Amino acid sequence: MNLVRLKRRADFLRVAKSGRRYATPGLVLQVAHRQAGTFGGSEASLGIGFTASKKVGNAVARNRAKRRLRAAVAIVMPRHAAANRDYVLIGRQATLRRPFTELQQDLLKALGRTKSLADGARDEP
RNA sequence: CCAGACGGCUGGACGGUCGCCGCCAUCGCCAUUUCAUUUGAUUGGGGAUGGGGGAGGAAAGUCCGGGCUCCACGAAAAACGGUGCCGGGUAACGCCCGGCGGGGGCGACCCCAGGGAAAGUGCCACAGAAAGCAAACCGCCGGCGCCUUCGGGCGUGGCAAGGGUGAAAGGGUGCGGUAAGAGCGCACCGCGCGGCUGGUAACAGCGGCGGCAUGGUAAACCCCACCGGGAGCAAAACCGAAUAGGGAUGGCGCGUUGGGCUGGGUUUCGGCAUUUGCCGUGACUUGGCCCGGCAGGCGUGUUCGCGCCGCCGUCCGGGUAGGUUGCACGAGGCGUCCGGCAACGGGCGUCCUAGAUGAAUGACCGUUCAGCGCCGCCAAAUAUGGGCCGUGGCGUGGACAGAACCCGGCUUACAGGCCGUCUGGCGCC
RNA sequence: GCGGGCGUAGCUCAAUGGUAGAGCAGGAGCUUCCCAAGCUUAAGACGAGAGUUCGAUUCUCUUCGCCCGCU
Repeated sequence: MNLVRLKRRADFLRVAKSGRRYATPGLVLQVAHRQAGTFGGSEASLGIGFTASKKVGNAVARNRAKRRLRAAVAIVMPRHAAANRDYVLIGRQATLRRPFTELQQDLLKALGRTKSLADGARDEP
């Protein structure tokens, strides 16, 4: 399984419009099934995008929120996230101060509530 | 030592672990274009290892000024916007430097949109008699007239000192003068006019004349002088998928009927010609295009109805998504010498120093360095408490904030630290 | 990147450079057996800092916050 970064505004809009959504104290997760052949590859893949609005804070705070989300994704997603989906993680103000282990728990919980856990990988990290 | 003014620098250090974004080298993997065809070179994607690089003084706000790119354009004026003491610096500026004038501070020093109010218009609330044109509310006053309770009152006149209102009342202070007063006279100050001297100038100084005429407001309209074409790297250039539409071209297909235009074939008659034939004319037949009717097909809709009318392939151009360039050598940094009070300019030497694009520099740990808090020790002191300096232990502990085409300024945010110059005060020698 | 607008009482909005006003809400009182409605009454604000002016919510500059448009 390979991870693909979502980088186009159209991708973010599509996920926000058509996907499931779940909010935790540390982050907001949006998930959408990806259309067949969107990226052409036959093997299993998933797309991940990160975003943080101006409400999180200034540029330093927004970049920091997205960095923490990337770090949590690098630990949790490869084992626990279902493939052939696009994920968008939205940073919140609490993303900056929340302990990192709890941030990982938030991500895992959000995956479960959006029915996006990978098969056979439901044990704790 | 305390309090303060100004200018400049800095924006933690070292090590370890795990990570991020470009670049270079080497080595695998996947796909594939082109060239030669054991296979290699080339192109694209992704990976491993090693090497090297990777945010700021404000990168910020976007308040000004430029470079650069594209568009427009004969010049000027008008309109609109901006700037506004003088001189200099600069690519340019609303910036900077040096002066001048005004204001504040004991002082070092700081602040000022600081042209024009005798070109015109508007406004100046409340109060006040009066707010711009000269007037007189309470008042002051010699003479004359009348009245009188002999204190004075009224009228006629003269005046603006004093009172009062106001932010501001048609120069201010003092002396003289007068019935009382008044630039009425004089001195000083202010103002205006013209002169001399110094200064590039703003302006300053000196002496003369006038005798007050000219209230304030231009960050009210306005006048004068100067400056300004517009848009912005999401500019702009190049490459360019799929779909739809446009053009060219090949193949196949192209109902029926009426009319019009036009082309081909067969042929009648006439004319010309030596023959093939040419011209005109009529008949039959066969295509193309246009208009109309009927029929048909496709799409949509419950129906009425509405819309469209060839299909397939190849090529061409415009152009969207996307990509590449623009894009990191520049009004560049550092050092030094020269000119200049300075801003800055010039010469020489030397260095290359971020290029991301949902956007890279971070996280954790240890040691350390300032700082801060608490507790002690030494010293000082008549004593107690507190503070300063030195020193020990423990704890705490690093701000504001992230390049987005580039540069010069301004403004704003910021834990703190360091250096230099200067001012005022206290103490000691 | 470019441009526009708005900050006034707890809320929604007014106001030529001259004492900031209205409606609703909240407080007190009157009225009623009680409540509502009604009547009376007092309190309450110019986002912040400078400047111009005799005087600033208004004019100018800086700054903070919010909203909107184009690309």
